[in-house]
Amino acid sequence: MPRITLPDGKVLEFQGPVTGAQVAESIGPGLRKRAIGVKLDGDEIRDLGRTIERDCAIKIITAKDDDPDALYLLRHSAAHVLAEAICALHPGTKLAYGPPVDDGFFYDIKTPAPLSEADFPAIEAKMQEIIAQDRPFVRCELSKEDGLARTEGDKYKRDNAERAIARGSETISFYSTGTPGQAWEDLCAGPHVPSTGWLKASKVMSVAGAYWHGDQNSDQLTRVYGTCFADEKGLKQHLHRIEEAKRRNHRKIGKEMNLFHLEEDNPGQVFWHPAGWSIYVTLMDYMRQKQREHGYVEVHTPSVMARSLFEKSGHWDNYRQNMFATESEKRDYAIKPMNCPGHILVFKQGLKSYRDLPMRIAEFGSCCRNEAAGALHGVMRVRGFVQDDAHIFCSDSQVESEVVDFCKMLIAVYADFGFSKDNVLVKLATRPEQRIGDDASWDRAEKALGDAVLKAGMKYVVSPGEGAFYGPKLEFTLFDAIGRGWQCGTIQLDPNLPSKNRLDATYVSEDGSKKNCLMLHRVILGSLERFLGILIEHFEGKFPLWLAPEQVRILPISDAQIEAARALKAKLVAHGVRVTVDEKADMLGAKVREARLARVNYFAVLGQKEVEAGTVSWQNQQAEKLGTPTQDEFVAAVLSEIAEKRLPKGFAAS
RNA sequence: GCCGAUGUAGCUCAGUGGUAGAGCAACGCUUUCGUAAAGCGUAGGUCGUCGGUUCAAAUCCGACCAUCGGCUCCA
Repeated sequence: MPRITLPDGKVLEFQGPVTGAQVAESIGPGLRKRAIGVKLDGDEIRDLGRTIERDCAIKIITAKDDDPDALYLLRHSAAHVLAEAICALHPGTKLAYGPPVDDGFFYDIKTPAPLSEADFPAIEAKMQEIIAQDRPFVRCELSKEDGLARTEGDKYKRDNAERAIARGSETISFYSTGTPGQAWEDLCAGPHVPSTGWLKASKVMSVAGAYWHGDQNSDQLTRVYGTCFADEKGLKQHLHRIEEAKRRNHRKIGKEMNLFHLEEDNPGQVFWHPAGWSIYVTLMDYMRQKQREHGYVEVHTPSVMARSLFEKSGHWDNYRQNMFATESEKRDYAIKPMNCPGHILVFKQGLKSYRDLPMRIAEFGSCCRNEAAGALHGVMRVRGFVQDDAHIFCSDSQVESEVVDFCKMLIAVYADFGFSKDNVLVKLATRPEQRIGDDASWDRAEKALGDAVLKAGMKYVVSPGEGAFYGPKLEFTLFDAIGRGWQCGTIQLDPNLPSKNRLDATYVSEDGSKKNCLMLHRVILGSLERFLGILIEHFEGKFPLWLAPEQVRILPISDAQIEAARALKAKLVAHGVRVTVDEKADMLGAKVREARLARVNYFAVLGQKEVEAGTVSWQNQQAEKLGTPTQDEFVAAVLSEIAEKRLPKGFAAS
C-alpha cells in the first residue's frame, strides 16, 4: 500500500500497487493526458505505466522543454525511433548504445554501408511515419538468464546486458515500439515516453565516427546525432542557437575582420595579422599588469631544449608523442610543450631561502604540441600557442593562500571580459587511480584547494579521479554570451616535478635544512590563441573598446576635410588610440556602411560643419547617434572608456 | 590517428565530360558627395596536390594534403 507524496506535500494512499498513470489520473485527468513519466524520490525516472511498489515522493513529468527530465525521456525515446528507422532502411544494422546527451541524443550503430547526411531525409521520413503511428513503448522485463539468451549473437547488446548485470541489475529489460514479439525492440533500461506520438519535434542532426566503448582499438561505429523537444518551438529555438553559434564562428569573423589566417601547408599554427595581433598584444599587456599587481616576476625561457632536460622532467617518457623533436650535431632536442621545466631551471639559479618563497615565475610561454590532425580546430585547438603561464614555488603551508590569491585574480580577470563570477564553474579534480604520493598528502592537498575556492567566495563541484597523477587540480570553466562553457583557467598542485628524483628544486628552510618546494602550475586565460577565439565568439567580433583593433574611424565627407581628419587622428594616436581615416573617394553612406561592417567601435564624421565648429558627428557600431561633441570632449570620452575597460551593453559582469 | 562531408578568383558561391563564370572586394578614371552600397572600366584562377581513364577532365576513378562535424587524445 504505497504512500505517495506529491510535490506540494499532499500524501496519497493507494490500496495496492499503482502505476504512475494512475497516480496522475487521481490528481486529474488533464494531468494524466499530459504526463509522459514520473520521477521517484527526486532521482529515479520511470515509465508512466510501471508499477510503483514503495512509499515515495513523486513528480509527474509532463512534456515541457524547460524540464530536463522531460527532455531526457523524449530524447531517450527518440533515440529508439531513430534506431528503428535506420534498421528498417538499412537491414543488417547493429545497435550499440543510444543515450540522451546535452542538446539531444545519439545512437552508436554499425551499418552495412556508410551512412551520410544524404540519408537523413529518408531516415527522418521513416521516423515521422513511426511517430505518426503513435505506437506504445512497451517494457518487457526478463530474468538475467532469459535476457542474456535474447541478446545471444548480438555482440554489442550482449555486452550491454552483461555490463548491466555486472552493475547489479537483477533483470534485463527490452522495449518494443508496439506489440512485444512483433514490433521492433531494443535492449534498454528505459525509461521511455508512453508512445511515439510524443516525439513531435525531433530531427536528425549529424553523423560522426565513434569507437565502441570509446576505445580507439575497438570497433569503429557510426554515431548518428539527433535531437528532440517537447514541441516545435523548442526545436526551432535550438536550431536558432546553432545558427547563432555559426554566425559567431571565430574562423568566419577572423576572416571578415582580417585578424589571422591559417596556412594549408602549415596546419595548426596561426598567422596573426595586424588587427588580430593588436588584440593579442593588448591581452598580453593586460595580463602582464595583473601579474605584476599579484607579485609575479616575468621571465623568458628557450623554445628548444635538449632531450636530456625533458628526460629529467619526465616529459620525454610521458609526453613524447605530443612533442616536436629535432636533432643537431648528434644531440636530440625538442620544442617545449610546457614551460614548467624552464621555470624550475630559473628558480634553481642561486640558493633560495624560505624568505624567497613563494616565488611566482610567469612567462608568456610559447609552446608547441603535436596535436592529432583531426583535433585541430581554427585558433581554438592548435599546435603552436602561447600561454599566460606561471609557476608558483612555495612551501606546503603557503599552498592555500596562494590558491586563494590566484582565484581572486582569476575572477577579476574574467570579470573584465564580461564573465561574471556566477558564470564560472569551478571543478576540483581529485586523486586518480594511478597516482604517486601517500593518501595523507592527497587529503591535505585536496582540502587546501577546496578551502581556497570557498575562501575566494566561490563554490566548486568535485570531479572524482580527474586529478593529475601527481596532484589535485582546480579547473575553471567560463560561460560565454550564448551559454557555451569553455574550460580556461587551471591551477594544479605538483610535488613531483620539483622533487629530488625529477628537477630537484630546493630552498633553505627556517631551521637551516634544505627542503624541496612544491609547485603550482597555473594559467588564467590558458592558450592566448584559444582565449582570443573564445572572445571573438563571445563578443561576435564587437570587442570592448579597450580590446578592439580599430577603435575609431574618422570619416571625412569630402577631400576638403582630409587634413582636419588627419589632425584629429594624430591627436588620438598621441594618446595611444587605434584610429584610421577613411580617405577613399566614396560617399558618406558607403563609408558608414563599411565602418559598421568592419565592426569599428566608433566612427567620427567630419564635414564642413564639424570642421568649422571643431566638433565631430559621433556614432557607434550599433548605429546609435552620440551627438556632436567637441574634438577634445570626444577624445576624452574615448580615453575614459578605454581606461575603464567598459564592456559593451549586455556584457557587464555583476 | 579514426568515421563522414567538403576543397573553383582575396571573400561568398554557380558551373556533372567539349574554350573557367557571377556578385562583392581590389585597381584605374569620372564624381567631392551628410550617416548601411555613386557611375564606367581594368585586372584577377594549372579548379587543393599527384597519378589514372578519355580524342578531350573542374566534372569520372585512385592516392595524398588540408578544412569542417564528431570520436579519440590533452603525462
